[in-house]
Amino acid sequence: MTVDIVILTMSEGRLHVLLIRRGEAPYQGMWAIPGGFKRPTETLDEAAKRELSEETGVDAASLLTQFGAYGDPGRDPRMNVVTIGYLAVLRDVGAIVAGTDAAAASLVPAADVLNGSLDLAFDHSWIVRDAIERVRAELEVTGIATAFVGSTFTLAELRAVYEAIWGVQLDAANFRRSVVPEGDWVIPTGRRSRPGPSGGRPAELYRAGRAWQAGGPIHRQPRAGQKEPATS
Amino acid sequence: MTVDIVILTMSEGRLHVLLIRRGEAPYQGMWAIPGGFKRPTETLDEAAKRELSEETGVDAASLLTQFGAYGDPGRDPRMNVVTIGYLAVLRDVGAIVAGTDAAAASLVPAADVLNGSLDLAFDHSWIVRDAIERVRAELEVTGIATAFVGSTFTLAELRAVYEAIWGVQLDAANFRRSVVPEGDWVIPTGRRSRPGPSGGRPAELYRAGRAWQAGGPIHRQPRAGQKEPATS
DNA sequence: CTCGGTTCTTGTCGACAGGACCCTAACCAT
DNA sequence: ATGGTTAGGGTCCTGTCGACAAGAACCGAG
Repeated sequence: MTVDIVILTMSEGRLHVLLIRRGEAPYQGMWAIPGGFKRPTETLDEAAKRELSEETGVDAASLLTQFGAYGDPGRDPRMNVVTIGYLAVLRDVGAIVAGTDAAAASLVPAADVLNGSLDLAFDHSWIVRDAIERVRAELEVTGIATAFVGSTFTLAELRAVYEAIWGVQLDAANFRRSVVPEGDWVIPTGRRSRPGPSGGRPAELYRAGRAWQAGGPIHRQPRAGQKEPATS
Repeated sequence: MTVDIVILTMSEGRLHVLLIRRGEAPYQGMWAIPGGFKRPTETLDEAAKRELSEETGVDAASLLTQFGAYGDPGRDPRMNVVTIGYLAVLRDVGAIVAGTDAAAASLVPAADVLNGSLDLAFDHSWIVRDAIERVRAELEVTGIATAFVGSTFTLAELRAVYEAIWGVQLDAANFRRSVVPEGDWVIPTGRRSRPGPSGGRPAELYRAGRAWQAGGPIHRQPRAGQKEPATS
């Protein structure tokens, strides 16, 4: 009985996953997601939190959600081990320190795992795929997007999270209307951000309301940039 | 490592769950959901299918979906066991035969478990609750409703599934429009049903198209019977 | 055989939400 | 001041969803 944790974060506008390089056999030297054995005295959630902290130095607090179990025979060459997949979303990964079992720990773009150009130890590629699929779905119905950004953020930053994970372009004006008036979804702080190096009007700063909870109606927009008024 | 299976079916217009009465300690004589230990040579899905068949004689075929893992210390008084929860939806449970470990097997209304008037062995009450919550969610996005009805069915029967699980009233006309033209969601057979004892026009018979797969846009209707045109 | 009663099916209408697009507001650099 | 850039607000259109009315197809009773 192990738990494995998929840690997702935004970096340079793209979705990244936190991986460790295995320091022991099997799959020594390969990339894998952090995880380890559950102790009999702890719950699954506690085990996930502890393993994450031990192997990467990251504290995911209350953002760990379970998303699947994996128990195919042969998934671990040593013995038949069932693992529970956990998903964690972080705004700022902070200091990443490789733990005792890991030779290294770093962020890699999620796309590299999704398209198969980087394959992981065990069945971890599958687990990462499932985790990202879960985030995509949860983004539509929960406020998990606020977990990717800082404690205060602009709507442009929040919109970038949706765009990166869904791979679509969202209209800034419509996005605002979808997210702002909807309950206490995001809360304006009254303060304003400093404009970026390219100038522009400063944006209102928001903080997360009832984050990662139910509610929140952001829907995908099919595409931007077409408008066919049939002008023959 | 065990698997536990929540089998849901419709009976007398209400949602029912298949339970067994435990024949052994612990919790001897209490109601529980079927399940058992996974063997090292089989996958989790195979284990769920096998245990279901062994303990109840039910063949759930391909309708088993995993929905959660439970591993709190103390959930089993004998030892620390993690269990994987599976959900199965059946149209007709067919012959229910109590297996070797079970003293009896029968269907009980899901409401009895939900409202706490019947509590189950281990943490099975929680597991059943989670399974039903999963079905409610999956009903909105997958065609799992067709798994509750027979191989051919009328739209009224299918609508009754939604109404029973969500506890709402759906407009028959709008329900039709939501489900019929949507791809090959349900397929008309051309045949018609015999009207019930209370008469009425015979309904078209349908069969499931791409059941329990993605797609399918049924949304909840808040309530029936109000229409406030503000007639002062 | 006609007449209600019941149920299925089609039609219509209004409310609302979502997407596309335009315009103004506020900042910076030159 | 002027242009470039981004934030925020407004408008129009269209598709969807809920409510409801009306027609179609069966039954049983008188």
